[in-house]
Amino acid sequence: MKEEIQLFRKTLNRLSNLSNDSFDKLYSILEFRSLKKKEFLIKEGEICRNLYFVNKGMVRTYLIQDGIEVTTWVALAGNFDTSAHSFFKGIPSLTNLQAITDCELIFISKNAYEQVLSTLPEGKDLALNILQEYYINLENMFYSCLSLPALERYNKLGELFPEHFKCVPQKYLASMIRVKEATMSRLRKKLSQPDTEEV
Amino acid sequence: MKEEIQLFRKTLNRLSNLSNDSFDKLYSILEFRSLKKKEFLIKEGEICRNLYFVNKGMVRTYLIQDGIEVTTWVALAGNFDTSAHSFFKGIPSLTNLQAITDCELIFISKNAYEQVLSTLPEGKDLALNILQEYYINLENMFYSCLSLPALERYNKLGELFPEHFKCVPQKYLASMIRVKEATMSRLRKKLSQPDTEEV
DNA sequence: GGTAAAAATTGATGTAGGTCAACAACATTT
DNA sequence: AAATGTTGTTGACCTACATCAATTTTTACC
Repeated sequence: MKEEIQLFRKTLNRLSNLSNDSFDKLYSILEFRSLKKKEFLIKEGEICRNLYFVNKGMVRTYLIQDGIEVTTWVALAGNFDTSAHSFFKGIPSLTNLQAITDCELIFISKNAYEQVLSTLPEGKDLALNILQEYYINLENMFYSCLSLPALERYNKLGELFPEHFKCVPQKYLASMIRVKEATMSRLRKKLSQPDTEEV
Repeated sequence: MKEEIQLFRKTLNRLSNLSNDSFDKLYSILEFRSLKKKEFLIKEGEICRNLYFVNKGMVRTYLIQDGIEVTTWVALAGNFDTSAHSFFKGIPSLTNLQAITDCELIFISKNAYEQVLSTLPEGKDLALNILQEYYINLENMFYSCLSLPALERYNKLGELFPEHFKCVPQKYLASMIRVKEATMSRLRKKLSQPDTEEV
């Protein structure tokens, strides 16, 4: 198998049992794209017409509220990514998707996606499994940013998304748990210091 | 058609084109349950084995963080409801689902759900559409509670979920936008007063 | 390898919304 | 219709985190 497609195939295997035949069909409609760091996949207001798979690099989702960028997610290599509301409903995206490293993406258009659903026997199961997984991810992000104090949100993020914790730059992690970079830095300092005193 | 099933049928029609034949098959496996106000559908730690439809009343989802109840959603009549992570993955629920009025529920078990997916021709499309809609709802809840100040979160909730705004008690709305009841009351007061002065 | 840009740290100060507590307005039960 | 519980309002005070700004550290680029 072509080398650049192995991660993709592996991910699909995790999500569903795709026959070789089906995979070959799917493969024939895949498209490819590279992004330089800081380039945009989608900007707010545009309609997101593709479902992406991050083959290399990281893509962050953020929106702007009261003039401030709020990062809501970072898609790591080996995961699907899109602006869901925009892709599924064909409405303008509320969010921006931006490469935070150089990236290699695999993607299919909405049309191709619908073709996959209607022609591949495993297509709908695959889509259901992807959606389920992403729904649960979103729940986790949501639940971990509710009413906990900043330090606990920080720890929770580490628990739930250890991979992100390792590779995503601090400033984006900070934004994901809704604290400012300065506060984030203080949290880290507090955690690294061998418990001075707490009165 | 039986009266008690009309809202359910109407909702399914909105989400997918279910043939009469398929609907009859589906109907034959539906189960029914009533809940008194304050009764629980699911408690944290239990495994949620059913997919519910709220036929009458309201069910709220909440979790407890640092000893405080945080309401994350209220399912109004005419909508599906479950503890998604628990139902789909068969793991203990992080959330509690509690009736906030007397309720009438229609539900199917996980087994029945899988039967629907594999036997009804429209089953998977239906499931996909439900999941899509709920994913987008969750995104909306998530995005509207990010970094906006309390007053803007309040307004946003009103925009995005006008039905909820009308029928859900203040204390739950407050919790949904992550403010305390006291603060919520002050927000409402501020909005109702004909702009005294803002310096 | 030197310079510029980006990311992270630290200090001083400010404030939105939390906390606590008392009370008022409704609802529900008997 | 009295009693009890639930929900919403208001006041006085407090604190976790934001803000602003200066500096250091790290990374990226001719």
